[in-house]
Amino acid sequence: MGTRERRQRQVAEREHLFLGAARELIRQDGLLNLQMARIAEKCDYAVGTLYQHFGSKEDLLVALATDNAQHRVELFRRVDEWKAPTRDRMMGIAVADLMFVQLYPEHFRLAQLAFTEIVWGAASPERRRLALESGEPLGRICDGIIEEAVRRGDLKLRGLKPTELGLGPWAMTIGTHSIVHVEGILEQGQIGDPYRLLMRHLHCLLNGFDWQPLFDPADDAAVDRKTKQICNEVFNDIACN
Amino acid sequence: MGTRERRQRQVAEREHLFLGAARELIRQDGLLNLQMARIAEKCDYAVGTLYQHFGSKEDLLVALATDNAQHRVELFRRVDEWKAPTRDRMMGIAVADLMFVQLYPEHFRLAQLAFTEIVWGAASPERRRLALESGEPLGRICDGIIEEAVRRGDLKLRGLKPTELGLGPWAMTIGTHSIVHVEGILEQGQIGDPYRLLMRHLHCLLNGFDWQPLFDPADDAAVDRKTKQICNEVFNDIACN
DNA sequence: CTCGATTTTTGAATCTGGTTCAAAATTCGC
DNA sequence: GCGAATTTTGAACCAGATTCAAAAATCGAG
Repeated sequence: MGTRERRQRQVAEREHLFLGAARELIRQDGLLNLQMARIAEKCDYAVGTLYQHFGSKEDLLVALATDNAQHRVELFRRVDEWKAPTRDRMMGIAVADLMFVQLYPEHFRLAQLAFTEIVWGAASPERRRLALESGEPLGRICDGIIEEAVRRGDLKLRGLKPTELGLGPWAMTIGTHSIVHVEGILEQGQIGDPYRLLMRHLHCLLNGFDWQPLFDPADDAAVDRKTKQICNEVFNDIACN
Repeated sequence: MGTRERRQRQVAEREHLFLGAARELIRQDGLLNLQMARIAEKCDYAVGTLYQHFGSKEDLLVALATDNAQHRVELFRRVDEWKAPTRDRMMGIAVADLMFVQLYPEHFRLAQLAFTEIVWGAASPERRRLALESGEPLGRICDGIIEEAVRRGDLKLRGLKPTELGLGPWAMTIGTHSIVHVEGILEQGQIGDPYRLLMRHLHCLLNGFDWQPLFDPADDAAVDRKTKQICNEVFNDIACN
């Protein structure tokens, strides 16, 4: 029975339509002014139909964050396919993340909200499951790089699981995003480009892991060169920073 | 004219009362169910009076987060006064942070929400200024430790400002909190105690900074011993983890 | 101490925007 | 082509934040 399938596809399409409209409205009027009625209106559907797809506004927000995150997975995959020394590939993951933030400037703010107790807790369990699931490939890719590094003798786990080691760079990256995105925090200390700084700190951390080949993080030019190189070799079709 | 001053004090007292009630209600019913009317009721004041103090619910949330943060400053100060090698003192900052999370488990969730575009943006500029200001002493303390480390020859800045170097550990700590506090994320990867892991990664990072004396992060027992030691010497009156 | 002016408090009324659900429209199988 | 089942609709509902005119308290001069 093809009817069922067509229906399925229609529903998926409409969900996409709604999410797109929501994204647009956020870009236009800010997260603050996002209204369910507006989303429905923009798509020429009744609010009731919108609620057929998303159990609540919170549900929609989590769905939107999840949808955005798909694009990040794509970027990570590119790094995964990149033939390069394992340490470069790990830095590549960080560059991919930066790329993503640049490409989707609204994402982090949205994600920050979506993972808030209030929103996360009010979304449907199914939606939460999907959101968590959408992040899984990222973890797998990172683990893969770490495992390869161990295999090649570039890195020693020294009692950690790959995921546990990966938590370090991951936390540092997320933390930097958090700091950057709180309006006004960076203005007070006179800090240069925070993401350039992140790259340097990541190099320090990887050195601390004794991830070969070691790299001089104080050589700003070299750090920049490495970042550029990754941009060129992995993301040459996308505007590079 | 003492009248003005008394009034001033009364207002401050009442503000404290309101914040206390809010905190209590959050503990009781969760952030999700916090209602302005309930806060006022609990204090035997009219809602209008509550709005005399806080321009909006968002304003109150930021105020509450700011108020909580005061306690963190206290913990950091203790570390600042602790006579110990600079590297130990830097780790002490991280331990203080952990202590704080343990002491005020609700704080991070609240702060996460408060720094969200929606809440942060809707709070009054004055309130935001106060919030930012309340974090300043933390930065100063960290900078101080880093500067002392440089003076003593334990650490080389290599072109960074103290604040910039401090951003690394800071980001890693915040990032770890973020990851820990998203319900369900840690369950999927089988990760051990994430905060123990944080300590280890911080040791790695400080090693990467070449902060003397270097420390073997793979020696779990030594890491734990160091953490315990800090707890004992700095926070011996508070329950230690 | 008294009285009018000023400030503060009050809480019912208002307003906003998310959510529901009975009726209308559409689709489906026969 | 027809009645049953499904989907869509949007006006009504509702929760809860916010307002503001009236009431109460405080103040300060005479």
